[in-house]
Amino acid sequence: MKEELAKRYEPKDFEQRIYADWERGQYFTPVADKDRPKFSIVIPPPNVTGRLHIGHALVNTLQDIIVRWKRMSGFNTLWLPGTDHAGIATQMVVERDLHQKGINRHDLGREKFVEKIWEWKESYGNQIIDQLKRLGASADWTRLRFTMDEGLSRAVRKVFVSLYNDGLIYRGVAMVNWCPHCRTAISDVEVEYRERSAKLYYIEYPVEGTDRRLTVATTRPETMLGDTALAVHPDDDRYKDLIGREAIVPIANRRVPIIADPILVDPEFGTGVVKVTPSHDRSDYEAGNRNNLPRLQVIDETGRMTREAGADFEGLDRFDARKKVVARLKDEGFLKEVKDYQHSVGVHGKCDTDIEPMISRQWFVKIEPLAKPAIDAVRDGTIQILPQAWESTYFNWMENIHDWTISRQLWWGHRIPAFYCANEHMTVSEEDITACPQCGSTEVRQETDVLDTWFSSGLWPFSTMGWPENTPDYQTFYPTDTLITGFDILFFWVARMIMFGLRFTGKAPFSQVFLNGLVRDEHGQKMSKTKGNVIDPLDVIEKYGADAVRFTLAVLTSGRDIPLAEARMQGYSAFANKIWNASRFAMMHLDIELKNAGRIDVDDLKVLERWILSRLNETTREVNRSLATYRFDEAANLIYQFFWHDFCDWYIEMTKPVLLGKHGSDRDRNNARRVLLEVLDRSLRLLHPFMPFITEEIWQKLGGVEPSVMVAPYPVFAEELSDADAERLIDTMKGIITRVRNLRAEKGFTPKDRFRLYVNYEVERDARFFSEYSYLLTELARLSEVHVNEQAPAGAFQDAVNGVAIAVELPEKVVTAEELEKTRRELEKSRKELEGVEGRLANEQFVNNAPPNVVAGAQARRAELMARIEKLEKNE
RNA sequence: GGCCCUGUAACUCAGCGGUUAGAGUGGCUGCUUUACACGCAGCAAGUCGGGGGUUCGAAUCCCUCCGGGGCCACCA
Repeated sequence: MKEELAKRYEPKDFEQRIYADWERGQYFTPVADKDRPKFSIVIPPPNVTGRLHIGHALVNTLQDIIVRWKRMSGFNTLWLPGTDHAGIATQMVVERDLHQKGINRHDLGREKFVEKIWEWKESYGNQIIDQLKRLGASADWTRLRFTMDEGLSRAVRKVFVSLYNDGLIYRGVAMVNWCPHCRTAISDVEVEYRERSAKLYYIEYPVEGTDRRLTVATTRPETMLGDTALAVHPDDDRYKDLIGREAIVPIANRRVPIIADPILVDPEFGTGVVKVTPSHDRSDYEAGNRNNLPRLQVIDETGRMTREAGADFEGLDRFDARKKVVARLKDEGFLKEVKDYQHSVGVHGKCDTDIEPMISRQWFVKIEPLAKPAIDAVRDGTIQILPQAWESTYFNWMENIHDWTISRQLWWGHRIPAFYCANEHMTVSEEDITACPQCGSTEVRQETDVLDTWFSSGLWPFSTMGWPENTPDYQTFYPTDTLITGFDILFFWVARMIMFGLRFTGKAPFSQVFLNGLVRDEHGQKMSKTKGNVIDPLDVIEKYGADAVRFTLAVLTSGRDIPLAEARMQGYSAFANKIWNASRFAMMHLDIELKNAGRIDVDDLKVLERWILSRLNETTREVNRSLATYRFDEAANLIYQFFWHDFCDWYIEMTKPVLLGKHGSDRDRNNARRVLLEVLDRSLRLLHPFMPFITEEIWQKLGGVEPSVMVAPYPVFAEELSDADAERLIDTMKGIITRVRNLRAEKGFTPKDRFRLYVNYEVERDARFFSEYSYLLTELARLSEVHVNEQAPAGAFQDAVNGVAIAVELPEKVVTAEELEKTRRELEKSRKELEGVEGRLANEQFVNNAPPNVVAGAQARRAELMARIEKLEKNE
């Protein structure tokens, strides 16, 4: 051995050092090699303003597991990292920063402000990258991208201009979701709906020329100042006669028509009369268009009342205006009733401000022509979404998709490449222009709006590879293979990448999408600062090590939400500790290095060695299978189970006598050492994608050929290592040992009491096995003697394990009623089961219809049960 | 209103048509066993939400009821 492992497992002592080694070794950077198949994946770019939270930790752990697995499996692997400029979020952060220095972004002006953001990005923007490194992410940092890099910005312009020229981007006036706090339009998906308790106000509108009053219910009384009609259903007998008359808007004292609109009004709902405010409500806007109603804007882009709202309200915040309107209505006798009301309110997901529907001039993507091919790609299997249940969500959304509002009234982002001249001619161009191509005017100004952040992230899989240039990276690594991301950005990001990828590269940007769940607390609650149940990945990495954190996240990922508890990480750091100590033990007894260990000759090995290799081989096969289907939980559990229980609890204990020279020949001892090394080596490689640090720290000391375990080959199933016979024999031996152990506890004996064991096996070969390994039975079951195929003395306790008859000669002892009861129940259980199995076998339908292996299984089980019952009965 | 997920041991979850329903954590009883007390050995614990159906066979498929959760949708 090169060197010994430290006595204690202290992840802090080596994790960062090892990461630095990997970076120095440039193992994350794929080398151009046309002969090897490639595997590529792009990171869901975190916001530059981001600080690693548990969701990042999850999605990047999962990616890293797949990436390390593929890399070790021989693929030319690229994991391309980067960050997103995150328009609003970043602008807000820097604005807040400036605010503390008493500066307003308007004081600086656009250019200076954007400069400030770039400065901010240079100093703080890589924070999250460093944090991803702590987690062990093996992304190729030499290819780090940013959505506002020059190349990516060129891609944005190219796409914009192309869509514009194809008529798929247009500019127009429409009602959009407006955030009065951020003072920008946002798209439909950025609006989140929150259930809220509110009031429903019943307002009376006098009808001109009559003494009738129409009652209208609304949650937003302040908008009544902008009413330009009342509407009823044309077939509603209650109001039929009023259609065509005029009503008076209280407070404003304005006359508005009473119109009939069958689309807007549901006569069954509320009073059957609706106030129409075309400027401040989506459906009213449409009703206004249908009925040629005038628009009256009473709320401005900052959420304050306009002059149109009247002198009493002008300048008031919309919520203050609401109170004042209600008070006035009450005073003037127009407020009939106020009821508690539960409804959902649209808010801006980024800042939680109530959305104000607002008519404005914006840029839109005509989405249907893009959505169609994107639907087909998933439908025909070109792209597979996993877990599959998400496909219907995807279809549902894509089939009902609305045009995408892409312009934002922000300063930070990709400025829309449209130019206006003094004569208001508009030119959309990839290159900046200095003169108007239509009139030659040199007074040219660029559109002030920027693009939705998701517009540029929608190009991520190919813009990061150099598109629109046909770069070597683009040729080699595009399209990517898989995408791993949270389901929460299925619409924001995944759908748009599919649409853009198909349109601009002619290829699906990835063939598989794995959507991971949300990390929640141990009781399934969302993590939030107010609930105080947030787990900070950096904290827990500090406490338990990155390996334990990663393993925990992997083991909890079964495709659904992830209920995370710190206790779990504690548990898996215990696993890391176990690995550490088992390795330490192994290394104390190893005298060879991997690189000159030579091949193992399985035929030269005894059953015990063949058994552990067979178990490991089986585990290897299953781990590879599970990873191929993104079953991180299965894969992680398989390795855990094998390493801890098969390898540590059984194999190491069983090999100790030989290893310590207490049993067997030198040759046996050398074989044991060789196998110990082999199992450790393969286990570490198998485990590496999950726990990269500890596996590296240990594996390096095994003296392998490769400089790092991360570039060593990933274990694959090898036919010659499988040995069903060895598995059966050792299983039986384990069963016998366990039976003796629980007999000891069951009958109230102490570990010091030693028994004589009689094992009767009918097959000669198996009898030889038990004779050969009787020393192990003795050792692990704490026996005094083992007799194989000898008559057990009368009075010995009899049982059968896997069909092998055993008898244990227990020392004289008073047997309690409780102990007898236990034995009786054991027998009863077997009898009952036998009854079931026999019933099944007696059923012709079962024998005829069930697959042969199931029937054979039942028969074998019957034999086993019968043997067991026969023996157990003798104890009565 | 539409769509989707979900109810399995005290807790959190696997298992999703085939024998005896598993894991981690927790609980209980022993153990300083020469790598590890972040350990070892053993034990207890489940009418697989209720009901009905399909099947030789159902935790697993279908129906229904009850209970959780999510997404989408302009109900004033």
